[in-house]
Amino acid sequence: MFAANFEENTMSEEAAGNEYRQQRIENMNQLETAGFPAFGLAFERTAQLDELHSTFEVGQQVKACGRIVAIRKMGKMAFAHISDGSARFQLMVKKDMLGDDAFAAFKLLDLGDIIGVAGELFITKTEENTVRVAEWTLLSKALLPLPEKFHGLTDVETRYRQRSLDLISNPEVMDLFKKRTQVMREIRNFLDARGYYEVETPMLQQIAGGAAAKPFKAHYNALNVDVFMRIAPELYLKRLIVGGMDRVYELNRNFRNEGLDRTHNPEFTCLEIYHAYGDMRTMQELIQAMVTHLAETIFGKMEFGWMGNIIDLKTPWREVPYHELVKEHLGNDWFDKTLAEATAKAEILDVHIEEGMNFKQVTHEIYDKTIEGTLIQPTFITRLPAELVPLAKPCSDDPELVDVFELIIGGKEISPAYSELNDPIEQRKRFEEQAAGDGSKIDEDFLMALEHGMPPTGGMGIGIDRLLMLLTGSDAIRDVILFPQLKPRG
RNA sequence: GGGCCGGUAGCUCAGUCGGUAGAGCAUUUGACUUUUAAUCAAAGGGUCCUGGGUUCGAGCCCCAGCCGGCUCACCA
Repeated sequence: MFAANFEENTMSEEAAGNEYRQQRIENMNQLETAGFPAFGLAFERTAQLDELHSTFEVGQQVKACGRIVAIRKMGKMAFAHISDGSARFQLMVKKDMLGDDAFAAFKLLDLGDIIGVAGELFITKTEENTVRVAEWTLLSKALLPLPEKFHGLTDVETRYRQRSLDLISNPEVMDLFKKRTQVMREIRNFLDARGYYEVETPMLQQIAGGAAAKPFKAHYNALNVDVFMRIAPELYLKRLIVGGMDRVYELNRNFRNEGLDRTHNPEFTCLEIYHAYGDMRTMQELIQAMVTHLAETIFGKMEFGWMGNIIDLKTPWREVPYHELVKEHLGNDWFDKTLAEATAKAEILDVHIEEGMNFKQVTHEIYDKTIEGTLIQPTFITRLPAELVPLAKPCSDDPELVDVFELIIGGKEISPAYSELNDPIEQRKRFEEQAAGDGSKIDEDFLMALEHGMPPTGGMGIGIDRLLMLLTGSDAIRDVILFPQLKPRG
């Protein structure tokens, strides 16, 4: 009855035309008639299936549940495998144990249905852990078929658009996302144990500061103001440093209104850490300790294959000042060259140079296009030209350089860290240059906080999605984000 | 945004020179009490991404578009 109404009122014409769905609704109706309601209640299981395997004992009475992912029906018996996302487990169902009706009903089950069973554990003659089913109950009827059991779901687009199916049919995808959860938890454990406080700062900001990126815009009706999704939490976390929260971090989403590609998703997870009375060195030690900790405790290894390279995370990681690195690749006399000579070299290297670039810009362009990508093993680039990094503190021995690092792994930028600028007058000057005359873009509240005095501070941002790509050997950011951004289907 | 590749049954994929739309799994029916990509026999199942065009005839050729992948550029 229920199913009939459902069919008439709710089913789209497209879905109604699906032979598989029709058949499953028919099976559902028959099951309900036979006393097996299609959508059961909570089921108290002895254990999840992985635990059932690890604590397996012949003769033990258990209750288990999961989705039917394979079924082999025979005349008077059947085998099935159920899966609950932790493991698969085999069931054996025999007519003489269940009785005619319950056995006949069992044969109406389809792949994808979710059931609960009670029975005794035993080992088949092919030596597989199995539940000999004494009773079963239907917990949820699947109206649509699952992807094929052998090849699974491989179509990349469908995998991203229907992640549920991807998780059901690709155990390695499930494993990867469980690893992601472990990494997030272990980052928190690691930082908490070192006295860092996790905080939450605004996602909706009236001025989107802390980075140079285009924000997403929204409107807040109650205040009748436009707001922005944050592009970085930096300016709020520094306020907390001013306020005396000496060690803080935030592990959460940033939003940037930019293009999509293999390493960019418009919302991405970022870890930002600030450490009062520290500097870039504090962060350098912290990130090495943290990343190797994650590698050891969660992945149990220090070498990771990523984008065709083997990356060795053993510390200490190489550190090289920017100027030394440039000289290594372009010659010891590079910084004695003229702009014309540098531009000529760029042309030889096939690096495009815009009209009007100065020597430092040309050098950086060459660095960006031809040097950064060659840094496969973890490398800290330090002492960058001040022009490139407007929000960092100058090096004490050279005001032309700033006291920062950029961590490069696998040729990709994983993390920048600064000895943070805490001079409010200098900070205002740089904001004004950045805002280019638009005073509404200057975060006056932040500047005021700085004027109350911020201790010298080390700060760092880590792109967690990219770190996860490295740790899981993924070539695309979409493979480490459960629901990556996609265009609406046409 | 440019270039290249792809979109065919629920899933994974073939499809020749432009000539009735194919396979495996899945589904249905039957057989089957230790199977595990169960097996055996039979059957049903298609908006060939969308819209135009060429042609007697288009899954295939042409044009435009949509979605995806790779890549280059841009952005950071």
